[in-house]
Amino acid sequence: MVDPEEARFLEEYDAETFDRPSVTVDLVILTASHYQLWALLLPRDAHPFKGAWALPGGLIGKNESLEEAAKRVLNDKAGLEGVFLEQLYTFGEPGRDPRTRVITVTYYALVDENQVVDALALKGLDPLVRLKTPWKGEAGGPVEAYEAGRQLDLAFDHAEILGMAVKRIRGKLNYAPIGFQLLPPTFTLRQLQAVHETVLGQRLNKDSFRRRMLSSGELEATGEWETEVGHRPAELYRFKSLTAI
Amino acid sequence: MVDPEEARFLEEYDAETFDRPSVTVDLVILTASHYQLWALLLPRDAHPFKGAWALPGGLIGKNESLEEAAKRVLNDKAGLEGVFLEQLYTFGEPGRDPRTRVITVTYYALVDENQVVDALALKGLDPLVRLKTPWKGEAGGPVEAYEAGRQLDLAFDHAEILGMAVKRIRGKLNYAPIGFQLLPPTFTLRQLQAVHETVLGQRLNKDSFRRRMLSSGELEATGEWETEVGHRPAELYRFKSLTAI
DNA sequence: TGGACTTATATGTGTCTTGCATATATGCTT
DNA sequence: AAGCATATATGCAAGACACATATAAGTCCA
Repeated sequence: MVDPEEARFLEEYDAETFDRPSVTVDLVILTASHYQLWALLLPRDAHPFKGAWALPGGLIGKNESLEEAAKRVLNDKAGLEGVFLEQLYTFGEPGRDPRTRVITVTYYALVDENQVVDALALKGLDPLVRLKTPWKGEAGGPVEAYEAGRQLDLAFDHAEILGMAVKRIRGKLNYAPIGFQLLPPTFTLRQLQAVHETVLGQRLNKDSFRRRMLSSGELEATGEWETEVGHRPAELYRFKSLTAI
Repeated sequence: MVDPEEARFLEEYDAETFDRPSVTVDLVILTASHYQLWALLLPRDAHPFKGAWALPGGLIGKNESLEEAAKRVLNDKAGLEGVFLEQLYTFGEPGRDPRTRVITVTYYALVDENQVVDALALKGLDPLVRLKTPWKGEAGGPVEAYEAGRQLDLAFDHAEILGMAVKRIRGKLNYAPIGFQLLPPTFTLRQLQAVHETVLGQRLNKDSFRRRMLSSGELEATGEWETEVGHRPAELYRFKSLTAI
């Protein structure tokens, strides 16, 4: 089932032009909302994988560190700055890009939903894409992406990369305070629990979660309460490490 | 304190020869013995960092996956096969190699001491180098290397890479059964505890460790006991996952 | 040869964490 | 004003864990 147009494109591409691999960064920009994980994917308008969806990425500049390249892509492609960003994994199967050898150093970013939606709207970008993880726990494997109920074709090995990001954040949530990276600066314990449940893909005991978070020493009460919620308002908290740094 | 010979070498090196970065793999080959961590380091006999010690590594082949390249280096440089090997992190600061832009994808291997000592002896290589971790827990940072009591100069950013490997294995030991990778196929609970204490850099409670390991379901009694140990012999165990796979 | 020594293995106990249940508080809605 | 939904607080039992004690089983040495 080879698209003839794509076949012609590949023929004309001189794979021997370069001896060394190209090195890129690709970004998994994640947020949590409505008990779903979402990522930024961009439709490809050129071969290969024309019409499929791909992670934002780009070549690494000549005098640019890997992290600087990731931050540049984050800003250029998504309009985001100052968010959690960490190296994920490096993918380099020889055939992962049909044009030439491309090794990609992937990073993942965690963003508050409101922040990323505003930033994308400013750039006139498509909305985020819903992720579905067809495996439990930290088993790992590719992830599926949906928009408006339809499953999307993912370019290159980007389904694997998305899967690695979900696996990493699931593992990390159990020992590092990163859930708040997906929330606004102040939030209720209920919101934080929803984020954890979304990331882990399972329900958590409310009281245990509450006690565990409060006794961790990572949270700080703001003395303010949410309003207009149709029920008793909960106190707003912030993460201490945010203000301590 | 620039070595004039090295300065001349760098002048003559044409950094503009290539537009794309070189991509290499570098390996941290770790073992545990005598309550110390040890790694394989090779003395450099050419500039840059002539006389300093470096991790075994090499360029990634044109049609070779990253993991294949790591396995090739593991075999060529250390004579090792079939050991635990996992991607660690990718380092790519623009100035990390003074010759040209080099991005290195690092892997770490965990090996039984006897196996690696035998393999190195066959290749006529220097013995392993003792590591000293000047930080606690999973704080992270560079690691120091010693041979015969003298601290070694480490080439490039290899002290950082070693530090990342120790940090990774310390974290991983708490939730994944990887301690046995540093032991022979059968071992006593005492040996396993010594490995854990070596990696973590702290003493552990004997009874708790024992019960935790036995109730984890990962261990299997062999029905054999150690001999000639000068005290009551302990039963030998093996890891189930080794035989189940 | 037998007792001291060293380590393995088994059992008990108090503390802390965690899941589950109950009770009360509070703001919004009707 | 009553009902509702959720927040917050407290109690309790089961399990995990550190620490302590007791017994077992080899080696070493007088």
